[in-house]
Amino acid sequence: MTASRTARERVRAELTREITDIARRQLATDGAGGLSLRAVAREMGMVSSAIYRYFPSRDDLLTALIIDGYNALGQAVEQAEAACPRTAHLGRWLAAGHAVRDWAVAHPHEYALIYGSPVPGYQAPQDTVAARLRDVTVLGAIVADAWNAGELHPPAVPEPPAEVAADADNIRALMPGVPDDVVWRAMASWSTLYGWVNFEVFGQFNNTIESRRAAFDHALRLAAAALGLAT
Amino acid sequence: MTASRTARERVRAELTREITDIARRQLATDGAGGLSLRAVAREMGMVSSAIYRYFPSRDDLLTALIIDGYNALGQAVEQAEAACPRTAHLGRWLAAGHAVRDWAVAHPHEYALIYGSPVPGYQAPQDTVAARLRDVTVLGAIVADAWNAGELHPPAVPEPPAEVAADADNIRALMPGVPDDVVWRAMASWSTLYGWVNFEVFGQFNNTIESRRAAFDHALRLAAAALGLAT
DNA sequence: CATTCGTCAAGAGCAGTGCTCTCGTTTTTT
DNA sequence: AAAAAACGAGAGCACTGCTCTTGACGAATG
Repeated sequence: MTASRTARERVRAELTREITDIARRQLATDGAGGLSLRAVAREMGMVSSAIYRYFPSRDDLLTALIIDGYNALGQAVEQAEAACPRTAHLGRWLAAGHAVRDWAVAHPHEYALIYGSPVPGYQAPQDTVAARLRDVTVLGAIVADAWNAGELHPPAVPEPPAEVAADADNIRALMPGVPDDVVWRAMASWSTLYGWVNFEVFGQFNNTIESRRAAFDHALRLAAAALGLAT
Repeated sequence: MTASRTARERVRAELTREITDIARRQLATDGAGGLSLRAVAREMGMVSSAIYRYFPSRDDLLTALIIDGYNALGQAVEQAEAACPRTAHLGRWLAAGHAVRDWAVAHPHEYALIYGSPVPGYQAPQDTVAARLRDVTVLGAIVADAWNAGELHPPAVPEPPAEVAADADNIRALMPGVPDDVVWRAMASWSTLYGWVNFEVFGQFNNTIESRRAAFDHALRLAAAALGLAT
């Protein structure tokens, strides 16, 4: 009912934002495990207990950061993909893939929060489902557009087994009109994409792959080819 | 020089083993963040400071667990693959892949330690390099054997760019005699494999994919096909 | 055999953490 | 103006990793 923002509400929003900003900085330097409410409070010149007026627990603060991360990654992917001509399906795939990697490399700890090992004792509340699928929604649209344009020509084999048909229906919500085989090929391609980014961000390529952007680009093209997405 | 084990050495080895066992149990239930030296000591009926006689710091205990994890995963993959006929390259690939997934699903927190987000503030010492590549060495041998047997027929495009040639040499150590294109296809296939396992173990498939083993099996076959590994 | 020396468990203690509760104060609502 | 809600500060609890000192035990050496 109250569309007018009282002074208290305004300063509360301000402080909430300041808390998440400082927390995000801490996250960027020390990782999720190093996020300390007391340190945030100290940096704000507050007493630690005052933070609990804004976030009832450390996990709630973490949840806010996770949702922000989902949205930041999703927005980065959306923007990169939106800059491509609609019919350049391979170009859109490459742009979206590089956007994922670029964001992950720039924000490794935030990326770890969303695609890495779950934080112990913490489980994502339902609030995150809305933001969680932004990146993958973009990828699904690319696959669906390519399929509906008749530009997807995957090989005939191997075919998915019958028992995964029900699961395919769940995933198809992201790429309407696409047959089961393509659904699973899309999943495999995403797996290649995010698996590669995980390898790189989590340090598995150290002392092994140096030309990381070029190597990733090639992996992206291999994944597109496996999908049946031609040049 | 001393090949004889004194009583003291024996009890020390015994206690060290007991510590890692209890720590592994804690890891399995509470994850890496929940690993507490004091809790381990409590469970052993010791005082917390006594643990430091055996592991100078929490990170050292964690390192021991990580090395154990590498070896456990590596051994599981080696055994599963060794049970296959040498010439059944696709069968070996499927067996090794399922071994990775089965072990990861059975030991999610240990898997997270190995292939998940790195523990904050912790970086793996050089001791781990020996054990770290056991699983991927098996996978490399399969690719090399299939190639040398002339059973690998990857499509001609896309070709890897020139700038990643030096990196391919590093990776080729795991699969001698294999050309650059196949090296990168192998990397992409591993990416699919571990990316999929990450998705599943880290909870991204919750409420989406239920027939997990079958779905993974199909993903493995898609990855094999992308590699050029026929039936 | 006796003594020295290294190893060990125990305990106290430090600095840090998440979180709870209470106590005045201030701001909003009634 | 009075009641209610929100707020910051502070003390405190239980927990953590880690350090230092103390005293006891066992093993190799004289």
